[in-house]
Amino acid sequence: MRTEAGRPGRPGRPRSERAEQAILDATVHAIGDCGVDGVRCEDVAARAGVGKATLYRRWACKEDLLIAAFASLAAPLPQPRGESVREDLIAMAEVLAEGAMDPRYARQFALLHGEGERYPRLLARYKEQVIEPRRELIRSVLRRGVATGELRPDTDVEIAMLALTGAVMARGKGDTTPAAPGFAARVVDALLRGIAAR
Amino acid sequence: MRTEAGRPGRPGRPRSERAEQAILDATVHAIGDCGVDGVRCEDVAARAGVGKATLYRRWACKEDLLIAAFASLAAPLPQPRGESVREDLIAMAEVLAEGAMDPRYARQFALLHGEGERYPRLLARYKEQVIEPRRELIRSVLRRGVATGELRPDTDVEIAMLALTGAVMARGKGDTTPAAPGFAARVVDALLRGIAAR
Amino acid sequence: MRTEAGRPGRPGRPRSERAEQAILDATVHAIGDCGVDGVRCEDVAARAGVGKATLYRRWACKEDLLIAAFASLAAPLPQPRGESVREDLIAMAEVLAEGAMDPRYARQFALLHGEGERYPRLLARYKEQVIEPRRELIRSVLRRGVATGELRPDTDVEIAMLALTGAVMARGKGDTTPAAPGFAARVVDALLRGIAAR
Amino acid sequence: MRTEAGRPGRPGRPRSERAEQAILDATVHAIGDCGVDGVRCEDVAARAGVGKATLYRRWACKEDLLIAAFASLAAPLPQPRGESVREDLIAMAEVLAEGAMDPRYARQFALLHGEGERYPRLLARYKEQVIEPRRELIRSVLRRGVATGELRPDTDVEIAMLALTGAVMARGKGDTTPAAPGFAARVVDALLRGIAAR
DNA sequence: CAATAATCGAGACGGTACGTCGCGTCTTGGG
DNA sequence: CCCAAGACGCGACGTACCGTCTCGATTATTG
Repeated sequence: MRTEAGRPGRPGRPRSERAEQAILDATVHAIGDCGVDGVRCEDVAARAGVGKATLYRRWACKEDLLIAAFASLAAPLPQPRGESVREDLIAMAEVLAEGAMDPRYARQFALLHGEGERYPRLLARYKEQVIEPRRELIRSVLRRGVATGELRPDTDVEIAMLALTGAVMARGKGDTTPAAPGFAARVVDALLRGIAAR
Repeated sequence: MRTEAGRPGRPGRPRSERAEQAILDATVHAIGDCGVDGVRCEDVAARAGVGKATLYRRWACKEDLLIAAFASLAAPLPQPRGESVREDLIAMAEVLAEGAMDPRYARQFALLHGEGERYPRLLARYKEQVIEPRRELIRSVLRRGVATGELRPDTDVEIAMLALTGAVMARGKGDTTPAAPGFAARVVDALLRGIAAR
Repeated sequence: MRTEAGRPGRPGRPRSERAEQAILDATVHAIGDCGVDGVRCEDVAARAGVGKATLYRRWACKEDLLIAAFASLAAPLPQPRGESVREDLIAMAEVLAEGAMDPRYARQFALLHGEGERYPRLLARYKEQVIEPRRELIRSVLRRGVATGELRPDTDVEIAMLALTGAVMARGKGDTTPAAPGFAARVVDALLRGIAAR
Repeated sequence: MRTEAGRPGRPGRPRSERAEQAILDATVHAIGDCGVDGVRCEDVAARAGVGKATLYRRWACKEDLLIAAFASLAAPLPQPRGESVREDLIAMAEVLAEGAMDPRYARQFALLHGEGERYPRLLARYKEQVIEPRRELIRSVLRRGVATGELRPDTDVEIAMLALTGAVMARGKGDTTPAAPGFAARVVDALLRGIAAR
């Protein structure tokens, strides 16, 4: 018989999945408490009830640990219901807006915008695995809108996507006040209707 | 003899203006090289040819030094020419887009988005002195557009401002490619016309 | 079928004698290479081609392993031939002198002199099983000399034994040069004749 | 004016002599408490009220620290009074015997005999700075005895020195009982008179 | 012959000390 | 009173070894 995943069972004691998860959880909490690099690996190990070696056996350095911690947060975007482009955009914008206020997710943007050169691989991987999927999902809704005729045929999908996500994420950076109800809808509507007279 | 500012010359050797400027320059370069808190005060002092005490005599901690360094970058926003709302918005968006690509300014956004909890006073001050003036300038142009009838009377100025700045700043975070020419214009136009059919 | 020793065979796989010997050999080599507690159990196990558990199943800790390793070195003292006290003492002194140069045995004295508090049981056992027998053998030769009249009747056996063994072992600690030929004889003769004029 | 030693005063804050001494003291105590390499640098620094960097700024590793700590113990041998070779030898033997019982000095012999390969430079330096001077002092007394006719003209000075020091140091290794009064004298007398009949 | 049980090599586990590095402060001699 | 230089106490970093534990596989005795 094989090990759990059917792979040929390397010799030696297998790595503890409990430890792995405990470390990631402790890291996520620490990020929320102390900020991206206020995290101290010693504390993470201690709070996870784990030796430092167990941590460094899996992730060679702080950066790799942070990559993994963020990856474990993978908040699934809502799947577009597909009835109305407007409604789908609003739903996704709400998720983004909510995430931007959650300190844990707020840290993700910190990564994206701020720690790029300190943790370059973290940035690259985060963009690839988190940012791009979200952007692509929004693009796909926009493209669908063009196809169905809900959106103008000359819509610049990329520009629209940036305006939508940018507006949501730019709001209240550093603010602790939650987004006003209806905020996401107002952004989407402004973008749909345009603001120019006529 | 008086000191530079004409104030009544305290006893003792006056502070060296050379040192002050060298420290700020070194800090700005270090920010560009290593990121907001990849900066190490020891390196800054060494690169400025200055003792650490000379640095800490002026700024009590890293955060204060960073505040001063960013302040010294103060890039003036272009004054709106006032002829066309569209043209004024494009001009300002271009400045924002260019700044977002300059690694030195990019660090400013890092601050805004990422280091808020590590350097709270830096964030607050940066928002107050840099972000808000820019936002207010854009708001004023939008309000003018409503007044002149160039923009719809029911325009949500705040939302429009966020969509504009957000789109420009969200583009290509971490990218090194410069914005395509015409990018700022396309953002402004998308926002003006809206993307909904009809 | 019975196990090797004819005892009533416990259930389960019997312990590998190969492993046991390989561990002891590796330990002795490691002691020679790195010193008494420069030995690292992980290296011993690896060099013996054995898992760490196999080692710790036999010896509960490093100290026990060291005890066993030293015991396996048990170099028998030459039996005194009994013809001449002088010749017997020289023979024994030569063995001591030779042993003092052998790095493996040199480590034994390290134990005696240096690691007593770190490995107290090792020290106690080593003294009991190695040092005392040697000393006692020398004492017995000296006592025989007093009885036969070869040595002065007021000889202080303990003092003479200490002077003899001490001289031999004190020579060239840390030296790599072998004892000059005749060294042991010269020590014994100096002790026999005394150095005072007349 | 110059710094303490008259040397040309390097720039920067001078190293604290207090810290240096506190570290050495803490090390000596730790050696006495825990043994040569039971010493933990972190504890030494803590007990000395000093940061680890301050310790490592002076001594690159544990070994160097131990070298310095032992050097600071430099117990001066009594100067021979020069009246009687026998009395001088006894005086020196008494100092050696006393030192051999002092746990702090006992550690020195541990070094000499046991840790040679783990701390080779420590051993070399210790031999050069502590052992050799002592041996040389004893040799000089012996040579004086030969010259004055107190000792036999064919005395093997080296052998006699080894017998004397070896006997004193071999006694009761690991024992906690103090040397019996008169022990040193008995060793010296045995060596002077010889133990052979006639 | 099957079941049971202790062994094997391998290597992960929780701890703890190591030696390094950066922070913000302090202390020199010399303008 | 300032300057450059650099030592100070502190505390996190990432490494290495201890003695324990957990795998799948092997090798004996026992039912």
